[in-house]
Amino acid sequence: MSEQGVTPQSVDFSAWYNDIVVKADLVDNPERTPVRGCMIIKPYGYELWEAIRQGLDKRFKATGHQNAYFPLFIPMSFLQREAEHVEGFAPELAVVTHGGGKELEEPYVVRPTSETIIGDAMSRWIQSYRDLPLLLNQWANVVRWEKRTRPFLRTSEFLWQEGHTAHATYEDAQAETLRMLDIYAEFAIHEAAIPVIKGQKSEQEKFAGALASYTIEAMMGDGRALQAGTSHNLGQNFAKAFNIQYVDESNKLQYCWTTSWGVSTRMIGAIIMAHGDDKGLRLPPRLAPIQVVIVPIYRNDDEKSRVMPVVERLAAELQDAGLRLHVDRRENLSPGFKYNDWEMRGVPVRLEVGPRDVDNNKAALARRDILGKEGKQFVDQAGIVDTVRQLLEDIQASLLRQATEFRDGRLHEVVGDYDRFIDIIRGGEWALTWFSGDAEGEAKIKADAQAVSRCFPLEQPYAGESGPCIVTGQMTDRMAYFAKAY
RNA sequence: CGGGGUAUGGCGCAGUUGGUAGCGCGCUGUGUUUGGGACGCAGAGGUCCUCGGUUCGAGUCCGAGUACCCCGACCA
Repeated sequence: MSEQGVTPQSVDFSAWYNDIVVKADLVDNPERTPVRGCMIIKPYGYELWEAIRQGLDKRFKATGHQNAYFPLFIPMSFLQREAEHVEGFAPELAVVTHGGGKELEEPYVVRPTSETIIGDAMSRWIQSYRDLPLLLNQWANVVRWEKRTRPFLRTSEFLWQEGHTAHATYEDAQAETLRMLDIYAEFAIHEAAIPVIKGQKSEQEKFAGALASYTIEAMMGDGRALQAGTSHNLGQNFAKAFNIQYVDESNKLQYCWTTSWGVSTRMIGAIIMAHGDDKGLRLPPRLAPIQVVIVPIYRNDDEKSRVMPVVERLAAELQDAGLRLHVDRRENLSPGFKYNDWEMRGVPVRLEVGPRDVDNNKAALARRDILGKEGKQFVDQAGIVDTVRQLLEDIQASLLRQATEFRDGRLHEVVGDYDRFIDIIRGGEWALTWFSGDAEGEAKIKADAQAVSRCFPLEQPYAGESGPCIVTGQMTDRMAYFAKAY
């Protein structure tokens, strides 16, 4: 039993996570992957990424963005043009010094992100205000040399999308930054069933080279925070570094205002840790590669010949209805083994069809979010599509509700009481408090609680009011969340 | 980059005093099984991380190297 399961969350959440990514067949065992810090994403894990990708891509297109592709290699000098940017990324760059057997005149950096090379292209593509806004997105891999890696959460190479846009005014760029943050939040909540908090990063935590960075912060099953997506208003920093200019209506030359925003394979880690339990993954139906698995049950050829036609008929109905379905036809594995196997993989709904069901025109329907007998019901074969559809919607809502209740029970508002504030964070929960946002205050909290600010939430509970900064005691006008983070 | 550890079949491990390399799982074949993690029988599978040394003889002892893992400082 324990050999086939995962380490319980309560015993060691980190070991639970490491077990689950392998046993749910999302990635190859990281210890066997030949390239340090990089992932082999297996088909089941990649299908999950594809679902995320489709959900986001659809939303980007609907808001006027177009996909393009830029080189993997970026001239080193490009990075150096934006001082803060190169400083931020220098420690984690992979650099190509040789090509075709010869040393390169100028080393190439393997892109850690593409602001620079896209900025360079934008400078050539944009001339007039009529060219604006320019709304681009790229689906790509990027490389950031990491010392300590974990599948999906932090790897040296990861997959993501990076949106890059150019606008005529600060206001337009700011609106775009927040619009994409909204899209990320809407996607996280409605597709991934993860309640997220939208907020602004502190000066210390913002993207290297940005004017302002925004984030969606999610709470994982151990209470820690995970940044699940970011959106940056880059101001004119990159426009000035790369000469992204346009002539306005009155024929005056102006610098553009640019943005960038990204969601990565880390979102998979968020889904695992927001919903998973000791039986394995629990995937939100809207993103699950397999929404329904059918397990046929029979003891001999006679029963098999009675059961399989019903299985095939139900499978065809569900598939024709557009549901993502799999029939587990493996021989020599007991039904019990298969139940556990699909539970490990997080399939939301399991349909069992055995001889008794065939006789009664029924099928057993089990839901992943409620284990055991309570989650199992015998339903009519007639109308199976509607029944399953309804159940999938229930599960989607149930996962979001569970994650929201879990999170809300661990959010605490603290005013003035620094010791309590530190205790909450150290206890693995989130503290919302007045914070002036300065570097020294953040460093003190980091030293005391091993945590930094997650964000200043956009929805401030006391908007327009002020309170005493948790560190300095001086009045300030915004509250911030603090929590241990991934 | 500092501290600790590991390296033996696909995976997890054992291997005594230096003397023919083993167990569990998995895998292949076969028969019985199958409504919550089935079992019997028969098989396949090894450069014991690498290089060097000691020895009649090294998985085991010595030296060097390499790789990986875990814990701390930086990060979508």
